Amino acid sequence: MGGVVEPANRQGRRKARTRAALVGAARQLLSTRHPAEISIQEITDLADVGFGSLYGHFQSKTELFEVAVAEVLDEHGALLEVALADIEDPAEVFAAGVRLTGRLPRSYPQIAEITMRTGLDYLHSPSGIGPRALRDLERAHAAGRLRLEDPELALHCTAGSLIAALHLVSRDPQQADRIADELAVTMLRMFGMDDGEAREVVGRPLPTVPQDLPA
Amino acid sequence: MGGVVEPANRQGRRKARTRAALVGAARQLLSTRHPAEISIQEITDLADVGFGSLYGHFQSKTELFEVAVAEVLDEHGALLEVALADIEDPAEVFAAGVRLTGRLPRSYPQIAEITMRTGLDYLHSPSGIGPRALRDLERAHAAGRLRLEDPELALHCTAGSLIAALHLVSRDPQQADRIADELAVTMLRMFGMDDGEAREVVGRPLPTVPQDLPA
DNA sequence: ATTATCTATAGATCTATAGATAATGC
DNA sequence: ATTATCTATAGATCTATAGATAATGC
Repeated sequence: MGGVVEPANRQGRRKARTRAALVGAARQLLSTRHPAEISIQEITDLADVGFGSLYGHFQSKTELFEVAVAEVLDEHGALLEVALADIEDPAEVFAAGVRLTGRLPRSYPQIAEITMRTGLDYLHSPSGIGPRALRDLERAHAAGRLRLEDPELALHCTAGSLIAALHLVSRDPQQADRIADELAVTMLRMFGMDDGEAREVVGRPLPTVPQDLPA
Repeated sequence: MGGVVEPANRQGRRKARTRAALVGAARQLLSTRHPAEISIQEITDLADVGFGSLYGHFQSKTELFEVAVAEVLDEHGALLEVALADIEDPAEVFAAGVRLTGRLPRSYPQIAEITMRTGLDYLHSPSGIGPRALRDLERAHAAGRLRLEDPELALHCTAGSLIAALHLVSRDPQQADRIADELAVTMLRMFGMDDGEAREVVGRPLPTVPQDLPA
């Protein structure tokens, strides 16, 4: 996978540090603004590197932004991957994914903001949350737990509701848990589960997301 | 309401034409790009007016964009207002609103594109679709037709699913009817209606949207 | 005379690159 | 000697405005 190889010599490590600073700055800026509103000068200032350094690592500003977004989406995916690994009921896997993602504005605000801004555009990108959400839905359907007439539409409804709910949680982070759980119930109902059973599934204990990101 | 007064003299009519050309051009450009990616030059070229004319009507590019978006959202609202006026079952009103909005990429592609891009940001603006969607949901709830635990969350789920589904329809306009109707069923289930009844409601005849926009 | 629009431009950006500088590799 | 980074800048934008032009109002 995207195995990050520790560079052998000091030059290589320095280069890696500069690159990481650029990507980090890009992430920070992307969490509050649209790419077109962000100048290279701002990025390199925030990263505390010379203006020209960007071009030693990326062909253009756009390329840097793509790398930054891909990194965020990968992290989001990795978080869920780790947290949901031990859940057996596939409907619960789906619900817990929703519950954890709804809590993202508190646990990882930057990831939440960027997911809110770019999630729909990257729905079908392999690094996005789309493929894994679709997989979870299909498993739950195969197990007879959820209804799934049109997987593509189901994916869009899931992502859309989730992203819109993130906006809500972002404006009122104190309610994150309640909103995220109510969202999960709503989404289980959306896929044919009755309210009582949905509440039972969402009432189950929720694994915590790792404090430090799996590298 | 926003009654457009026909200017009395020729000067006034000319001014109104220029303004309309600017707003029209802004709308056209906003339907494919982010505001920050659009220059004044592009707008005035497309509107076929002199560069400086923009400042005779708006204080800034931003102000023009706000007017353009507000206009689009108003039109979207007016379309639904007219089309849904005669439906009595409040659950059907909600469902028909979803079905018609899902068909927008074919009936009014520009409105659809701009709603997709800005809908979430204007959820609470009085000109947006938010207030009317919320009102429909609350009526359906009051009539005992739909479940509604958290109106704010319900609104976000509705808007999010709808906007995401518009992306899907946009990429495959031929399937507009099918996707829009399946979306409506999905959303009725989301608010507690069982699948059978939801399909009955969505199976009812759908009023058509006006060909020419109500001014 | 007044008003709307147009053309031209000042001044402030912004991107991408060229060449200088500093540090490491071997 | 090689590599990474930095500084400085060319050239292409972009916004907002000032002043000129054209048309209407009265």
